[in-house]
Amino acid sequence: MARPTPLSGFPEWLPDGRVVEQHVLDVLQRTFELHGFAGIETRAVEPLDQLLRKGETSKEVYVLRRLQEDADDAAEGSAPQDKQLGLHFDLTVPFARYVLENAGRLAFPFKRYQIQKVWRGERPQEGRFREFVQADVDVVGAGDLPYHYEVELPLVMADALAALRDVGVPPVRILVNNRKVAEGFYRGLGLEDVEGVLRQVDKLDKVGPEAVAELLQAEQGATPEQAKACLELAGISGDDASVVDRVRALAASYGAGTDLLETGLGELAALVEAAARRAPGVVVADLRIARGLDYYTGSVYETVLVGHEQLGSICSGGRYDTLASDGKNTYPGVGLSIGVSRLVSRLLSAGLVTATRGVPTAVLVAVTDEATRGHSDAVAAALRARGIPADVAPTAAKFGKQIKFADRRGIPFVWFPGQPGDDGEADGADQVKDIRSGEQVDADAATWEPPAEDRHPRVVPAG
RNA sequence: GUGGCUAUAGCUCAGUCGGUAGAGCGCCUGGUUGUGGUCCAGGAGGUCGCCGGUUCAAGCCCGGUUAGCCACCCCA
Repeated sequence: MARPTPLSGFPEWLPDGRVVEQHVLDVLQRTFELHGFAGIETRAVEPLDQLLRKGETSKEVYVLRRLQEDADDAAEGSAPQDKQLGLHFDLTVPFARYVLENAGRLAFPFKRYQIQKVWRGERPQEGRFREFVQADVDVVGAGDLPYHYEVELPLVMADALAALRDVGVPPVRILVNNRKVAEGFYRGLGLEDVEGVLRQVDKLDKVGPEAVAELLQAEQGATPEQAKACLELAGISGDDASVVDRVRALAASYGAGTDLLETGLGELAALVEAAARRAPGVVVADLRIARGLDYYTGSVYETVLVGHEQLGSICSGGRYDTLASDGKNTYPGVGLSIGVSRLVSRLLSAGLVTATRGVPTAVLVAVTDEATRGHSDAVAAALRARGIPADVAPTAAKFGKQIKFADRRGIPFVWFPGQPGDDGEADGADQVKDIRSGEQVDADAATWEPPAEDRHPRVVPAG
């Protein structure tokens, strides 16, 4: 078989990269559980009509189809559209379905985390995949959901990302805004197409203020005055409650104050104040954050890695007044999603984080000759019995080659079984060599301990 | 879905005017007689993405195709 080429957009890491990814996943799970979120996993597929609800058509859905389907269809007639299955493109839609399906068995407010692969049929590029891992936390209420959860959720993520700092993950900045502020301000100005204005403002980083001003006038029918006001709002950012005063003053100067704006500003102030206290320097109010998605109704969040802003957001989310609804009951929610694959791919490609080795093995037991392999196996078994990952050399090659075998894999220790003497008795003790220092000492497999930091692969800052 | 760029050894890449395929790193063997890394010597490894065309002759020129990368769109 010819050598296969990699499939673009379906990332696969080498073993040492997987060690890094697994560490990130472990830290996220641990942090989410520390904050009281229950873990769930939903199936990979949802009915296609569920996935294509409201404004989600842009996320290209992979459809699941059986190879035999054509034959079956011929016999039974075409499968109805609503029975078709698609792979989920995020974890929010499946979660909303799960909440409705299990509403009677869940206790609200329900806090859950969910770490799974998702699929999107988009054109891949750096930090952008067709198959990737998301780690979501959400809180969902029945009927209502107190505002303070909009403060707490980003702080959970701040905590999780801070827990990764010591392995070399750069600091993060969580940018927050509030839909009520944007909507209240735009409506106060007389701009009714809030969604359209948000989409134009969202392009600010890419095309610059002049182009956005032109777009607002050309596409949204804004006056030059209104466009200028939108840009001034987008220019406001800061990590304390003074941003709220600046927005209020700006609105007043345009006569654009509304009740909705005031409500949003009150929420934004509460968030910024709490964040300044609980995670100083991480959360920044940024009135430019729009997020094109139409279902957010309160706080919205985006997170950038400091120094890697070009990568885009690695963790986003917001408040939904209607995360799920069965027509009778409404379940509001707030949550965020970390793009684990995007984060890990940057950590690896930029050489920020590395694993001390790609194999779990701490000790390679050398084989003197095939006749005494049993002795080497016994040494490895003794080490494993005490929780020390050990492997036995594949061949009784020259010791130089066996050491090289360990070196190539990053295995820190090579164990040399004692040599049998002429009379068949053991002639000298076993020895263990630290191949990094070259130090070699007598050792007993029943008692020897590697340094704690060598026992398992570790994830450390690179360079 | 739109646009641009690229494709040569395991990896990163050279390859002049169209004239029988190169380097560095890695790998294997030996120097080192059971202890790696440095050094020295030697060696293996190629469908030049694929299909077709032009030509006496194509890695190189032309057409197509596939894949990859980047940007747009959108988003984790």
